Amino acid sequence: MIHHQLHSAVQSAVQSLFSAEVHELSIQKTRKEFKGDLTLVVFPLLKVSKMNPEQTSNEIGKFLLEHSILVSNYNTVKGFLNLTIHDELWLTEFDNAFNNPHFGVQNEQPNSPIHVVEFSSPNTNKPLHLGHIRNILLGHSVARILTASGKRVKKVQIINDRGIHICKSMLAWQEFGANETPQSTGIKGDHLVGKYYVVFDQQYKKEQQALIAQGRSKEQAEKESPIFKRAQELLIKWEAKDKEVIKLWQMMNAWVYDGFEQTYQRMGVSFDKNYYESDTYLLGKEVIASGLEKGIFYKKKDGSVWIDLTDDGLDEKILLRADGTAVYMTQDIGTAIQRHDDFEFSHMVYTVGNEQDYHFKVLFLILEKLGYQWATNCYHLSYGMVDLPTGKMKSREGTVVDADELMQEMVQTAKDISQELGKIDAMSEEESEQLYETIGLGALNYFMLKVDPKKRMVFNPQESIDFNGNTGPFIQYTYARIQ
RNA sequence: GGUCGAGUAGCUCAGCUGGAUAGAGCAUCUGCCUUCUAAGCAGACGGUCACAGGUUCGAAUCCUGUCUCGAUCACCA
Repeated sequence: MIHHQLHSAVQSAVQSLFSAEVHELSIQKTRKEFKGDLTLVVFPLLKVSKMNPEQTSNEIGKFLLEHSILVSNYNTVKGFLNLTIHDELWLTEFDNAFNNPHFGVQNEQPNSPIHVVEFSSPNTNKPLHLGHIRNILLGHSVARILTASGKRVKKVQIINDRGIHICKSMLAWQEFGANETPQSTGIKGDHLVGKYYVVFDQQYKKEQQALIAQGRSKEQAEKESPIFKRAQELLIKWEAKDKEVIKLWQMMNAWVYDGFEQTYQRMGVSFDKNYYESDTYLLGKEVIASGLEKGIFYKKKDGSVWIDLTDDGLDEKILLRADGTAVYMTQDIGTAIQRHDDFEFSHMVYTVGNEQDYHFKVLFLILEKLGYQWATNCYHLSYGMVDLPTGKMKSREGTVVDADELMQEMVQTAKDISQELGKIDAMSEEESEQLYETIGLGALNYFMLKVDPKKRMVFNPQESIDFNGNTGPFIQYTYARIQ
């Protein structure tokens, strides 16, 4: 507020003194080694003042002191005009802030534009991991920021619930699962399914090695392994909507969703709508057809459909295979359009890792070329991978940091430290458990969010559970002391 | 090779729509617990802002080139 008022005051000062209009002014907090509250950088004004920096600064300072109710004092250091603001004005400012329960935060405004935010978007063959945590926290916080700025926000995820990877888990469960269920084992559903994905991989490797020992090449072995062939057969049956297969698929997916839901709940995250690839993978084909008619796309001799983006500095991109089946891009075009039908959003944010930067560039460009005006308001919230001190996370090497385990570890650490300090002895069991969650997960949230999304970041398990210094718990502690 | 992103203290990172002497935390070192919560506080040490040019009164910030790392350039998603 004061900043704004000063801005206009300086503008009118410049108007009166030099009869010139300026729009852009550089006003910043005065550095602590100088006297004053706010500082005007006068260098950019020299052109209109036609005086040296000191003179310009003094002229404006004098004018403000005489004409503005804001300024109680000023001093000039080189080209910097340091202004002291009347104390009462600061007090009023603080009073207003203090008396406003929603200071800095708006709630959703009834008629504000709708922003769709997509994040998480997991596969259903394994549990969420550290990379998902970064994704979820980024997406969710962007959604909350948009809400706080008065926008209507719809949080969505697209669940990759189909394809060969699901069939692998299904097959391994059929063959080795002995009818295990989350209920019978007490294992969280997503972890149980993930377990069989690993079982599949182990068996697959064993068979490959056996084939290689018989003299096959590595590629041959990959293709000819019996368990892999059976997984492909399962996929074909799924696509043919085989009743038994669909039933198994639905059952195991339900386990996974139940597991995801628990993880989301613990993170404090929810969605307004879930999209499933099993529903959306056929979308987009009609749009391709109409784009083909309009001449935006073209057909190659083999019947595959492409778009030529070389004029935009990109390359050619396939949109439909020769057999007429959809690719990832086709699907995403269709899904985007469906979402616009669902929500009539003005903006859409995709929270997806930076390995897909190119994909989204192309996607938005195609949507634009198809004439969807909202395409220019689509944004790819791209983020860097999370590495471990030992390097990349690799599922094959078992170095993937599991989301549930990590959260539990953070909460446990909060508990250990709290109990060691012995400050919560007076609390009830329930209260203290709640406290550990708040602190442990607060530490995780802050650790992940304090790094620029664009940057790849290193997650050091030891350091991240440090609760001192620039961490979530430190901020919580400070907040608690202020209260 | 083309394209995109990153490179700042020993480590992890801020700062990047150009502004004064580049900031935090961790680590190291020195003090501070019988007194408002020591999960803390005060201080010290620590920099060729990858490199070289350019623009500017002024560059970590903008432009060009070079180097390093990563991603991507699939009829995978």
